[in-house]
Amino acid sequence: MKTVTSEACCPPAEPTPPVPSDENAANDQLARLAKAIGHPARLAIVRLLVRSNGCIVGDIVDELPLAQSTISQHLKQLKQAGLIRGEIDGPRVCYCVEPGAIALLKALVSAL
Amino acid sequence: MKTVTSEACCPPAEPTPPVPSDENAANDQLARLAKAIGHPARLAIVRLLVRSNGCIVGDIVDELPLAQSTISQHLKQLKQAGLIRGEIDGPRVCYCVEPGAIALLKALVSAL
DNA sequence: TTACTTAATCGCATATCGACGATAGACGAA
DNA sequence: TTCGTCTATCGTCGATATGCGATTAAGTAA
Repeated sequence: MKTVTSEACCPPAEPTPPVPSDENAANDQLARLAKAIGHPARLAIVRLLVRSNGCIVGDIVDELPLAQSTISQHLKQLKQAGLIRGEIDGPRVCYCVEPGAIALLKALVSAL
Repeated sequence: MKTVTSEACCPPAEPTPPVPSDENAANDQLARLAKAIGHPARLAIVRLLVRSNGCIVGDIVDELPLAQSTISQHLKQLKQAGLIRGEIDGPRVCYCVEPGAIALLKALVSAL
């Protein structure tokens, strides 16, 4: 676990979660986020990133029983959903959670 | 909206949510629930059921721009995930949310 | 430049999803 | 019984998801 401390990447985080007022918009938003965490491997990745507060990368490959390419795919999906962010750090890439997105997810689920 | 009041079906709800202690188990649980609500139509159904506190059925078909068979499929998925319950009420079927499952979902997401 | 490392991407195969129309099964009413 | 209503299921289709190995692209180091 070459846990990278938050100095490396993981900027001060985005402003805040813009909770949608329209119900349809909320459904789309929540469905998008829920779908992203709708897989055990992706949840494991999110937890790893949250736990190490900062970023990891090849470490995830060591932690999970999945091929590197498969994990890269899951990271891509999480990134597309806006749940995580990736920054190039030399030869490797540094991922971290998007706190605003997590907060939005929690808010949307709580409002169910 | 032939909103059926809770007398019709929707029993006093299950005991309570058994939050899993094992992280892998929690991931599987949450992934299962998140996947179930990972579609706007299913979220809309859940909201309808929550709002009418009780059950509906053909009403959902009237509310959503989807074919009856498609909605039946979504209901099946929600039921398999344990988020809703369906009881036969004469010629029609009465669906309602499983409060425990919703509570579990909220607890699991909050713990992220 | 030539390696070596790291991560993303490219096929490829299989499985599941999402939607629909059509059909079947169960029930109440006539 | 016969009809109409309501819901589930079937069969089909295209799209997407999931997993893998192999390859590519980018960067570092020798």
